[in-house]
Amino acid sequence: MSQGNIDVSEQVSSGEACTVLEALQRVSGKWAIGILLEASNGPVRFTELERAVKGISRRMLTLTLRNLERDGLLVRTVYPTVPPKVEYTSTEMALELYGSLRGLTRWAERHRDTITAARARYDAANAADAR
Amino acid sequence: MSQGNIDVSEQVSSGEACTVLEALQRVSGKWAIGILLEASNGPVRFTELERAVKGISRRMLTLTLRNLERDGLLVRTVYPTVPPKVEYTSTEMALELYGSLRGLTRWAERHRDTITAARARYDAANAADAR
DNA sequence: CGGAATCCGCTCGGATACTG
DNA sequence: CAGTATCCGAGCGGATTCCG
Repeated sequence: MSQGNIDVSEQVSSGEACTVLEALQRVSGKWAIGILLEASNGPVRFTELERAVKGISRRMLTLTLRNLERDGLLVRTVYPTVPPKVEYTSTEMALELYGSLRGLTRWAERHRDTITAARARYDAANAADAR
Repeated sequence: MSQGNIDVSEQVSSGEACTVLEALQRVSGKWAIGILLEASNGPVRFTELERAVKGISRRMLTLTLRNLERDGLLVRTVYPTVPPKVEYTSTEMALELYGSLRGLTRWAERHRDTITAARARYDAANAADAR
């Protein structure tokens, strides 16, 4: 843990690439987006997420949630009942991010086939001259 | 290599989380975005990228470029001159992505401080009860 | 100039088992 | 229900060296 200290000093790159890098570092990781999307409709519970994101392990769900909470994208609320109940709620900041995420989503939907085809072509060409 | 076969079968999650995951998997990785942003202004050469992205190693530049080329986001053009010259050009598909990327960029710019603060707070609270 | 190849540490991420 | 703990393999990513 505490691996996430990206050195931002001086690094300006293309003028904003550094910031984008930060954004992606925070939001990236196989699962963050899925969780954020799920949480954008209102508070969600741990088990809800576990089923909704589907494919995620208990471990990664916990880790990703902790990181999102750490960065202030989710708020964790514990209800001291029995059985225990924990809700994760998107912050205002996270909801703003949600807009951009949808952009990526629709882009991926539009070009899904194209990308798959491109990969197949590239791999075929590659396998050809590897032989 | 060739690890990128995410199982999309049946997996619909929140209706689009699966697609977003694909999008992010392709575009994620510490460097892809920086490179794409750089390439969006027109063809760029290898060495240009190496300086522009700043912080990237020669190895990761090569690897990321290969993956982007593989997915059809960049086109690699070799000019058989001496010294050799190679240009990377964004495809139409990549340029569409660029729009969404800017969204992320500006979001990150707006909330950079907030996130930093949130982290500090979280870490402080955490160190407190770890002791 | 534009890579490819190698070495090596670190982190990501899955599986499994245990807890309050 | 909502985690934590541990083990372990795979891939990411940096540094360095060599090549056409």
